[in-house]
Amino acid sequence: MPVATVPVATVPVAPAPLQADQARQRLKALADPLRLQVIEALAGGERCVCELTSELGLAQSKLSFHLKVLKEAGLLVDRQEGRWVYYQLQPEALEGLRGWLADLAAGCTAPASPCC
Amino acid sequence: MPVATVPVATVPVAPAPLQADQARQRLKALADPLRLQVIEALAGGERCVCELTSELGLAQSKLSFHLKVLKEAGLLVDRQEGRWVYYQLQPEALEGLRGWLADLAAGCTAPASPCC
DNA sequence: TGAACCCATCAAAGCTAATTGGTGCGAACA
DNA sequence: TGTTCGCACCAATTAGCTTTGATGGGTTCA
Repeated sequence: MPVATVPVATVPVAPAPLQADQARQRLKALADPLRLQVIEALAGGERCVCELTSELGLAQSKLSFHLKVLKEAGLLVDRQEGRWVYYQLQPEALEGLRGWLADLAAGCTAPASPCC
Repeated sequence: MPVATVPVATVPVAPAPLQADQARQRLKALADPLRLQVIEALAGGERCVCELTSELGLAQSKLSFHLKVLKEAGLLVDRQEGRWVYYQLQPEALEGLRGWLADLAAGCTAPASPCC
């Protein structure tokens, strides 16, 4: 009998206002060259782990580690099908980050206060 | 005689298409808790270093280190005035990141290919 | 000038994150 | 039910980043 994906300790995709700390976790997850490759591969659509492994030429355990980091940051969701596991980018997570960045940029051109 | 800011090895704010590697550098720069505090302080407008030092309660050398990281990522610009140095957020850099994130999210819901 | 001040830089120490090789669990197939 | 396969997880090593304390350059003010 095929089995559904077991929900693990994944941060649910944040509602509208993204916490600074969640934003930071996502930024950190994205800020690794290898993970960025994974993200870019998944930007083209869902992929299974074995596919990613060969596409990126990675050790299985290494890929698994980085997928976990991305998943815990809420950037990815996974889905088990038979003995394969498929990962997919979570567009809402990226959208959350975009909103957070927009807020930062809003008032940053204000002139400096008098200073010391 | 007042002196103008000396241009250092700062990545010029990227034009429209942000390179993956530049994006990564910016993400990494943002992904540190202390640097995020700095960014959030600067989101309110330009500040001088001494102000940031006392506002955030940081050792001067520590702050200086992190400001450099942010500056090299193109997220900040600085400006010298007398013996003070003012830092400011570069909204274009954040905007560049937002665009880069939007591109990622674009086609990520495509179904998985057949797999192994 | 000389003294005081702001800030950048540097080397050493401390800490966190990534890589590697090995192990184990659950699912399918014979 | 035994075997194979895909994947997650773990501990130890390795690599990379941050902190700290000290030093020096450049700028104002007396």
